[in-house]
Amino acid sequence: MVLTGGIILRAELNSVPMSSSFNILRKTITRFTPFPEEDWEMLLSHLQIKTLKKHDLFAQEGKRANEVAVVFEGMLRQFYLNDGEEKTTYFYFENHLMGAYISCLTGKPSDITIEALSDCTLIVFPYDKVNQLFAESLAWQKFCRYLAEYLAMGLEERMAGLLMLTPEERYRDLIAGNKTKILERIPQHYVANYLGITPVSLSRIRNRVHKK
Amino acid sequence: MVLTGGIILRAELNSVPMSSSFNILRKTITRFTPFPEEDWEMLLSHLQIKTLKKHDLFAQEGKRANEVAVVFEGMLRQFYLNDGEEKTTYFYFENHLMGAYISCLTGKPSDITIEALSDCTLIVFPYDKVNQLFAESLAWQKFCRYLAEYLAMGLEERMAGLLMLTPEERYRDLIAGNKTKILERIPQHYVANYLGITPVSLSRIRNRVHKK
DNA sequence: TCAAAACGATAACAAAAGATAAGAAAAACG
DNA sequence: CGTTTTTCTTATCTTTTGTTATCGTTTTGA
Repeated sequence: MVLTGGIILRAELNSVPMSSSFNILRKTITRFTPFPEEDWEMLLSHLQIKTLKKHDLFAQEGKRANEVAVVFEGMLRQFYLNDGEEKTTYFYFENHLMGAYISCLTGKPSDITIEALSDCTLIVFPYDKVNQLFAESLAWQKFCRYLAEYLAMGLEERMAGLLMLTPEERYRDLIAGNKTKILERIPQHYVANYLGITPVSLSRIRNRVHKK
Repeated sequence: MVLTGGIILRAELNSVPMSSSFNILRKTITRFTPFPEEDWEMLLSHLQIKTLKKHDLFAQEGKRANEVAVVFEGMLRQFYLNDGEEKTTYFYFENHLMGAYISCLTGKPSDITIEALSDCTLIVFPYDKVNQLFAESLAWQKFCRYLAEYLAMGLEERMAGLLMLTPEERYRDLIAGNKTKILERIPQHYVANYLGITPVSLSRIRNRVHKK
């Protein structure tokens, strides 16, 4: 199973100086679809750098979300509040497109909260403003279409995993697809939520999987 | 939990004569975004009526899919093949947009199969042809964008249910949201797959839920 | 630096789900 | 029709997960 929290925009984004990150974002968009110079200039004028401290919230349940971001540095988690309990359903890492996207789309209060798991640097833009500005831009509509389709594909794959695999299989898939050591830095009970099981159960599965 | 197999285009679609169903499709598209007359004429020329007998396949695992359809009449199920076992993950009913959409988007062989659960009448169009034809149409790009976003929202909701609810809660949600009696006509082991449990387990849950 | 909080492993028990099989009921089909 | 297949329930047994609690360890933050 793949971590489908967000859309990975480009692997090199975090390895270049911040000053050129906007251009890399541009190249990324261009890979999806041609993006005219004047459109880009307009988008650029709305991009901002935003920093979060660990535990800061990027989006909050009950509040209408309007910001969409690219994670330049750091990692975040997305969770639902269920009877006062936090249920982590997503992780966002560097180069992921990130945000309470559904709240942005619908304009309704968000069901989810997004919290920084580490200090983060983000490239942010206001969704409604930019989307209105580009309402008649073919390039922008195509770009957003591809984003949504990409997102749907990731969700579909994740859903298939939840329906068809056992928790142990999901865990094995998760660590198999985890080239980096990034998962090891995430508290295990968050990963357990992500897998749809309890922390205790994940601990047992880890015992089973890693011992032999 | 909601049956998110497809996008419900319009509730009245099946209650009008077939001859005007194309126009209802048009009104539906127009609700998402303005759709110029000439675009519509071009789309119309690619729409076809297709009928399936019960057990016929609309899409097949391993074969590249290219047709997208609106279900005019009937119902279908979508399943994965897992070690020779069929795992039903979706149902499509009247007015749903339906197809092996991911295979259409990627051009790769489909992972899923779509089978008619009853005799069906479909409004079909060839995805790649129409999509190429409308590559530069703002209306079409917007429409496809909204479709993908709608799809992603449904998938997200379903995933949240799978992660956070127990099988019994998922079953309760399913029947609570089932105004029609349509679920009762679907073989229970398909529904069990859809809920991510075994048929035997669903039978026990039904016993628990309905007895008192 | 030190106390408090968070984290992870483990144990014990209860509850639920999976696997399998058997039998009844319903549906499909010639 | 009547036979065959499919579907559903029920029972038994095993495995897994959930729940709760305990106990070191690590991390956090004042």
